[in-house]
Amino acid sequence: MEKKLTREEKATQTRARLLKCAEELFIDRGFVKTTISQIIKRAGLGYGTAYVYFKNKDELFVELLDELMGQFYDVAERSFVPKSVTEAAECIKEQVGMFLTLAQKEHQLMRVLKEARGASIVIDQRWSEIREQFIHRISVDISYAQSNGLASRHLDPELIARGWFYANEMFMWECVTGECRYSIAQLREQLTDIYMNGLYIK
Amino acid sequence: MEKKLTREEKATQTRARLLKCAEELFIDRGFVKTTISQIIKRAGLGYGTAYVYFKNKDELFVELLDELMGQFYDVAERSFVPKSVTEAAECIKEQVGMFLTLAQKEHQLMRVLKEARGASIVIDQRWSEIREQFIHRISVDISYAQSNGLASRHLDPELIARGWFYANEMFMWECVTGECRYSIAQLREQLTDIYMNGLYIK
DNA sequence: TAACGTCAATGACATTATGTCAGTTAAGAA
DNA sequence: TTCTTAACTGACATAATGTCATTGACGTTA
Repeated sequence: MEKKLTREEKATQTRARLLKCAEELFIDRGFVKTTISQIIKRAGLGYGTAYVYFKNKDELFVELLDELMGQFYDVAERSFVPKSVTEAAECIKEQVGMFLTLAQKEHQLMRVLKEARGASIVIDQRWSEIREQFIHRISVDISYAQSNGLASRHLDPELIARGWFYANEMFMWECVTGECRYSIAQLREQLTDIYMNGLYIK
Repeated sequence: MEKKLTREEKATQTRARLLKCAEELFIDRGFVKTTISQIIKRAGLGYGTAYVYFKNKDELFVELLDELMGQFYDVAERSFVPKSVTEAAECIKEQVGMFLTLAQKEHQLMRVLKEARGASIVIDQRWSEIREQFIHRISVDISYAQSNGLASRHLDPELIARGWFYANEMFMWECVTGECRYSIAQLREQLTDIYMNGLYIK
């Protein structure tokens, strides 16, 4: 049963096939070791075809990531309107958990992203956008907590948000690569605890 | 006045010349854009010569970094035996300040390192060694503070040390690339503050 | 001091990848 | 049916890497 495809449909299909094959190869050989030629070969197309759809390997990967990025944006955008410190702790724990869990769920592509970020400025910038989104969001949350008398006023919201996100992000990369010796639950509890209460005793 | 150089002296000189030229090129073109050929050309040597001394560009850069790394190890190794929470805060502030200042002082090579870490697994691992050194050291310090009743006992020293270092490290990279909108003093005060006391009010 | 083994240095070469472009094929409009 | 044009192709120019057989000077030793 052969389908008659329009020219446009065929083009879309070709593009999709390239993306699919690229993803498979990226996941099992990594970003750097995967070559455009390999992707083309797996897709069963002529050499030049990949360049019809993508400027280069970086742009191809960025395309592949855009979907994934969307999921992260969703986590970043969750509402935060705690009425008490306890409630704030709950919200924060939940956010940390969701962030780490999402990364874990998508660990294959995330691992590629980690590698690709180093190899490509374009991809690195893409990740920075996500990060800034998170930091901005956290920073707004801190300001909210401060103006409601829940958090210390002398701390700079943006600076603290940044530091907080950085710690979370780095643990996230550890989780993704499987180097992390801690469980997500453990990370969530301990990180939130020190963020809320500090390490030292007053 | 011509010096008569032994074969060995000449070799040492050649090696040093390669390193010097590589450093210059790395600093002004970055790690990826600098090629072995360019390094050789600047050193005024024949193409194969670089391969006599270094396996490849990565190994060459690692060599270049070893000295720099030493300085970081020195900061990591500073003693920490506070008798009070206040004294602990002082020690920690000093360490943060030294770490950021050192990175700042060496920002040119550090910037190259940041880029090179992405491009080379060998270099990335080298940096990880430094990081683990710091984390281990901080972790020992936390344990010390805990057993002296200065710090909360329910927090895992290694996990917290890791999170704390990660936040510092990321700000350090920002400083190095000049993206950081905060001064070292500001970072030192605010980061130490939240680390010691937490963000929320009890 | 002459002979010779060793080692620093060399550069041509094989290899591997990238991105371009002029040309081919075939869909679908006229 | 004819013709335009989008999709696709693969040979080519380019650029970088790492290898290796060769060269020639140093310095040891007899």
